[in-house]
Amino acid sequence: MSEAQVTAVTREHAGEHADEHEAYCAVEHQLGVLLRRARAFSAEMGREVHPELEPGAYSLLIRIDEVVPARSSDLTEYFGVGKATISRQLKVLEELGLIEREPDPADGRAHLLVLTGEGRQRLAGARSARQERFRAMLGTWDLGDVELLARMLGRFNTLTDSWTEPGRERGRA
Amino acid sequence: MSEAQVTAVTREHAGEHADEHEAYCAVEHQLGVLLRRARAFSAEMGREVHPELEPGAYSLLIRIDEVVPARSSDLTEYFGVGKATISRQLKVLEELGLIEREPDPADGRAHLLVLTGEGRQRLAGARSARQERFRAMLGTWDLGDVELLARMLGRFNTLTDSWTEPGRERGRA
DNA sequence: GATTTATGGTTGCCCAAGGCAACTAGATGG
DNA sequence: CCATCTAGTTGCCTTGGGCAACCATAAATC
Repeated sequence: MSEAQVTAVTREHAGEHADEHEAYCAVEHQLGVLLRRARAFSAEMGREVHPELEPGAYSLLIRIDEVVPARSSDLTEYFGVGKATISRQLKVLEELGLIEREPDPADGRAHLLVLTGEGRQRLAGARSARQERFRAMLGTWDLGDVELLARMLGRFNTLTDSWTEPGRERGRA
Repeated sequence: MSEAQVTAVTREHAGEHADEHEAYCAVEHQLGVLLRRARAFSAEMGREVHPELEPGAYSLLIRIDEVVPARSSDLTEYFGVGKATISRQLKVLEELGLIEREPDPADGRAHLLVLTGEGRQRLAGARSARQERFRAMLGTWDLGDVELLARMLGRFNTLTDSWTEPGRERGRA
C-alpha cells in the first residue's frame, strides 16, 4: 500500500472533528501553490512539446479530438472559460492548420471542429512528449498513487464544473 | 474506507504494466482541466473574500504570515515565479497597507516583510471566507478524501518545486 | 582598500489568457 | 413578418508573469 494511503487510512480512524477544518485548510493551501505555479508549469510543458503549439492549445486539441465533432460551446462549457477566449484560441489553431471549422449543417450559426491530419499528428507528438515529462516527474511514485492523484483531481474537477456554469458569461446565466 | 481509496487499492493488484501509461495520461488530463480553470477558480474565490484583496494577493499574504520575517526571494522560490512578479504584487500589498517592508538589518539589499495589523485582520477574514467556500465545495466528501486530496496535491507540488529552480529567471540559472 | 562579481529588488516593456460588452448571423416562436 | 434567443466573433480591458536592464549592497579577489 502506498505512502499516501497509509497515512490517510490512519487518520480516518482518528479524530474526524477538528481535523475537518485542517483538511480544508490544507487543500486550500496546496491548491493555492499549484495554481500559482500553473503558468510556469504549463509553459514548461508546452515549450518542450512543440514551440509552435502554445501551452493552452494542447488541452484544446485533446478535447477536440476526444469529442468529435466538437462545437465551440462544448469547449467553453468543458473548460469553464468564456466563449470569447475559446473563439480566439480556435482561430489560432485554425491558422496553424491544426483544426478545421466547417459550418454545422444542422445549425448555421455553429461550427464543427475537427483536427486536420497535421493537427492529429502534432497532437500525437505533443501528447507523447508530455507524457514523457509526466513520467519523468511522477516516475518515482507508486503506480497506485499516480492513479489516485488522477482520480482525486478528477473528482475535484467535477466539483468545479458545477459552479462553473453561473455568472461571468460562460453559462451566461 | 472512501470511494477513491477502494478503487485505487483494487487496481493496485491488477495489471501494473499497461496501466502506467494510462495513469500518466489521466493525471495529465485532469491537471489540464484544472489549470485551465485555475483563473476562474481563483477569481471566484477572491471575489467573495474581499474585493480589495485581489485574487493573487491572498496566497502571498498567507505565505508572509507563515514564515516571518519573509523575504521577497523566499516568496519567489516558494511560488516558483520570478522576482519581478512578486515585487510588483508586494508593492500593491504595501500600498493597501496590508504589509510593511522594513529594510533587513542583516542585509542592506533585502527587505523583511511583515503583515500589518490591518493585513492580519483582512487575512483572517479572507481565510475564513475561503475556507467556507471550500467547505461548501468539499463538504460532501469523506473527510479522508479531503485529506487525501490535500496530501496528493502536496506531493505533486513538491515534485514541481524541484524543476522550478532552473530556467526562465526564477533561480536565474 | 579598491575593484570585480554576485545577489536582492525594482521597473519598463512585452505577451498570453481571460472577462465583458457590443455586435453579427442564423434559429425559433408569435 | 417581427421579436427573441443563441453561437461565435471582435474590441477593449485587466491580471499574471517573463525578460532585461538597472540600482544598491555584499562578497570576493587582488
